[in-house]
Amino acid sequence: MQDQITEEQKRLARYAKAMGHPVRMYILELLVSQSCCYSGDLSEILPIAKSTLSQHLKELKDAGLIQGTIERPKIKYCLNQDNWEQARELFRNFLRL
Amino acid sequence: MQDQITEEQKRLARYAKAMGHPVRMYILELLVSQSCCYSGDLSEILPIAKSTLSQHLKELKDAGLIQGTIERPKIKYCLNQDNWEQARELFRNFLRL
DNA sequence: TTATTTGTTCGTACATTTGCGAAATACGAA
DNA sequence: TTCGTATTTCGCAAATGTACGAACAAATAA
Repeated sequence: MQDQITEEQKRLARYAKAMGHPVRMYILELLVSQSCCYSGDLSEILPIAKSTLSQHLKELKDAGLIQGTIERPKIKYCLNQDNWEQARELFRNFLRL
Repeated sequence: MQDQITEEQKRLARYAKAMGHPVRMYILELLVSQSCCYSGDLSEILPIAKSTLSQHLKELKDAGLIQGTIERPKIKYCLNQDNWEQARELFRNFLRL
């Protein structure tokens, strides 16, 4: 009995998992609506410790959904456009949208 | 500093979390494509123990994405249409589809 | 040099998730 | 009643996730 689960399904699950926390959902929606943000701004808005925020950002980075670029002294976060497009496409298919 | 995270974002995160595992993604895609299935069929296809499968089905049920109806001696699983539509709508908005 | 700003990493604690096999449940059939 | 089928629940172990504050790192400002 070999693996019936496709690579696409695994990829979709990976993206979904990264979206599966309210804080990360908030960050993603912000980035969809305004294309970029700074970690510092987020930590002022969100009721969590900086270290926790940092972990959530790392989770989104590891899933490939966002990327950070250094803009001393801050770090600017944006969607990873390529992967974001892939995620949209995968969800669009899955959800029949 | 109060909660900036909306109920919609929490709901979306909840759905995403339920989708965040390859086995559950597989089950959902199956239900999207064929509307219903039996737990027994799944356990023949998927390389996991029945008890594990049962847990994944419970997770999807708790998230509201699927529902099971008894058809002795089996249980038939289908998408929960209302919530599925809501999830589609939330994702459609989020992903700008 | 020392202080400040911005963000990550470390250590810790606790909760949740994932997985299994064994036992339990529910019910129709023999 | 006893047996067989279909599925869930239990008990357990291991891995992951969430969260915090303290310590650290890197670069600029004073």
